Amino acid sequence: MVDGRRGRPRDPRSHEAIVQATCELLGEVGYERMSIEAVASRAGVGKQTVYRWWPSKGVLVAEAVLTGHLRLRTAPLDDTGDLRSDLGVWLDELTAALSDDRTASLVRATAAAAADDEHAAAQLYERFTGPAHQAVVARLTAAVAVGHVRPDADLAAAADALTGALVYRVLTRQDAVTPQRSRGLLDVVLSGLAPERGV
Amino acid sequence: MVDGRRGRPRDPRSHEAIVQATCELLGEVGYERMSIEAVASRAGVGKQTVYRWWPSKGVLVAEAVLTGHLRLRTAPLDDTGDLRSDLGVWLDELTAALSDDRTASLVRATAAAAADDEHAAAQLYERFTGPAHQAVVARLTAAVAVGHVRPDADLAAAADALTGALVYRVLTRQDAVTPQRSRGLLDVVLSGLAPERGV
Amino acid sequence: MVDGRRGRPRDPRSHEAIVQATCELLGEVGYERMSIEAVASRAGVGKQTVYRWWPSKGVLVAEAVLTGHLRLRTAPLDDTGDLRSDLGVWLDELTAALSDDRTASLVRATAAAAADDEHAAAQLYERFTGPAHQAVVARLTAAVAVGHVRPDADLAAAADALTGALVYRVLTRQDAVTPQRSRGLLDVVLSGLAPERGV
Amino acid sequence: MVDGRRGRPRDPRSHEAIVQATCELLGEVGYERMSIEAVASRAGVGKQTVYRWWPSKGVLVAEAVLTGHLRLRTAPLDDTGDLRSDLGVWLDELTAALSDDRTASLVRATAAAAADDEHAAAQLYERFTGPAHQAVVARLTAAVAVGHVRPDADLAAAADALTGALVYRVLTRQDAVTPQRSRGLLDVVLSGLAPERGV
DNA sequence: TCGTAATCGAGACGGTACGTCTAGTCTTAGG
DNA sequence: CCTAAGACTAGACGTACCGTCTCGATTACGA
Repeated sequence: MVDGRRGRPRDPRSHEAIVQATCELLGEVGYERMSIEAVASRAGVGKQTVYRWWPSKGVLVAEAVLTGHLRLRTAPLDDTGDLRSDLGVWLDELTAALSDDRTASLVRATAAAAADDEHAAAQLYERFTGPAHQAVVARLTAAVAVGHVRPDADLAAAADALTGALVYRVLTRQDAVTPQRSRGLLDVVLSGLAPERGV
Repeated sequence: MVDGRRGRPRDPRSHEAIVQATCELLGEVGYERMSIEAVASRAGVGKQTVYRWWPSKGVLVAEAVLTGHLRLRTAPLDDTGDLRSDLGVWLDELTAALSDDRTASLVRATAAAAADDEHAAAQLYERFTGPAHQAVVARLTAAVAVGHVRPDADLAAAADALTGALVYRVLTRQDAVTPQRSRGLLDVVLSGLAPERGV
Repeated sequence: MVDGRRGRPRDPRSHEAIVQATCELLGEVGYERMSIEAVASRAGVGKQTVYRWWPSKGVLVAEAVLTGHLRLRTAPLDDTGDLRSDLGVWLDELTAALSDDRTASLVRATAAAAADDEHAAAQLYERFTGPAHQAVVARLTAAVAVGHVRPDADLAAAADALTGALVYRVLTRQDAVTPQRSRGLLDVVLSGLAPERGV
Repeated sequence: MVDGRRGRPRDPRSHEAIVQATCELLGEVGYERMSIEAVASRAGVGKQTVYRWWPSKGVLVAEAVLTGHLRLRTAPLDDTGDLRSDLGVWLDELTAALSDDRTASLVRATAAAAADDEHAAAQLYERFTGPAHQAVVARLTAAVAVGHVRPDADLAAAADALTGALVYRVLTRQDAVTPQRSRGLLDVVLSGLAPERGV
């Protein structure tokens, strides 16, 4: 009799409208000034429907931003055999995304959500930071195997350096990272990872 | 007649009490849940006294945290002639500071303030991010002059990589950076900056 | 095929459970704080089942209270030939009922329902106030016929005075009517109705 | 230093606007459908300003209605020496007031408030019911002294009968009391109070 | 030794948003 | 067609803070 599936099923249109409205408002007014009431109102939804499915503003923001609206690569990097080129493609993608004001604003909002709420921070890690970091480390590990990277290097530290440098500038609201700066960064890190030449 | 100095002068004890209360509350409840009312109440001060001297919560937090309570080095790095050692000292200091939960919490609060408010972001840059970045770049520039760093390297990118990697982990609430990780990071970056060996 | 009796017939147990739960909750929290949700929940019934059979909270309360749970006489009064005794019995019954806290609470709830909703007020009149008033007037009319009440008296006014005086005290939350007060009331009204003696 | 008078003093205009808005809304939508939000909005006042000074809706309504907007006599009745005339004047006043739809609506609202909240009921008693009852009893007591009322009559019961009968009709939403009915009521009660004639 | 002026703590003001509760409707699966 | 369950939009609840605005009470300086 009781099968766990009684009652009206949730409406997926409401869910989608809430996520959409959240991203719009984050882009318009930022994390701090975004209110759940405004989200509900813009989504054409009762407030309770927001609270029914998301426990807090931080988690809503993390999920909304990371599900489909912050298009940053978390998939494995290409492996063409040319490490510099593969990382360059990945870095250019990231640089381009962060150069967009809207995207930068969403990233700042996610950081604010993570600073505010550790459940949001956990979401951020599981859905974005972790996979992205893992993808870079995986590509570097493959490069070690074919001798393009020295085996004693701390690959995780290198991955942190690449992503951290970019995100850091967004959070401190410096000018966007230019392609030159991006190249310089890649150059420093790749040189640091290179096997001893000529010895 | 009007000399700008008439009337009761401000009470420095109030100013100090407000800064103190702000830091305490940030540590206890975080940026988002810290309220001006709570600050005023704990400082034993009227709300107006807060608003008289700080235009917004973000700026108050930025100033309170950066003035005297977040003890991160912005002064020039030592130059003993040994670049790896000098940067190691600086990095260890930073790592140690960020390993402290209270300090990490204040850093997250500052990031949230910067994400929230561009005046706070500007304060953050002028008082902390900028000077620290500049100090590292200065030390690297000196190293270029004596041939310890190759002249074509992007020193600013290297500085971003060092600080960004550390801050990034704090913001995403990963485990604190270990000394090993810190060494690995320094190794990657310094190797990347080293002049061509053996050619 | 269409015979007006298709589908599952209504479950009388649900109806009774709703009425029961309504009266319990009225006694516990009063009219204002009683919610349809709480009624449905306590009755083990879906909300829709309440709304299907009662158009509003006021009407539900009026029906629940007046059907079987507020045991006040609306039937004709006894006519033993002794008017004072017959009215005394009726008045004592009423006084006793209103002395009970639970019953007083239900009466107040009914008044609140009537103040709130004119459909509830109509129910109250049709089911309780009207019949009770009519029963008293009928007994007085019989008394006029046998010369125990002067023919020019306003019998309806007398009936209003008797019931109104009692209900008034319940609504204003005065101390319950004592038997003495009840006797005093009956005495005043009956004296006022008595035919001229001795003239 | 602390003298209980620190801080900004309350604004009497807000108080008055709230009382005014409460009475208007009660007349328009009734007690149940009147919301504090609507009161605050119509009064041009923050919600907190309502909650700062009134603990609940019931008490607000009781105070608003009884302070200046329900103009029912609580002052002593005239004593011209003619009891029937004096009570007649008082009863006519009351009848006239209750014949007005707006006033009847306010009375029903007050009853609902009293049913809902015992603090409101206490206010109702202290400010209106009690004094009015007392005024009638006082006039009757004076009449006893001059032999116009028999000394053994229960004067409080008589006062209850007079006011109760009228209020009862308002609460049960019967037709307004007509002057004839009012006269009939007065006649029954006064006859009941009259000293024995002719014996 | 007075004003005049700016400060202080306190706290009320008009508001916005919070997170919860309920209203009344609708949609499912199942007697 | 009825039932229990429970999601839906809507909106009020009472609380917490926002940033502004009086208050009375302190301090200073210049007249």
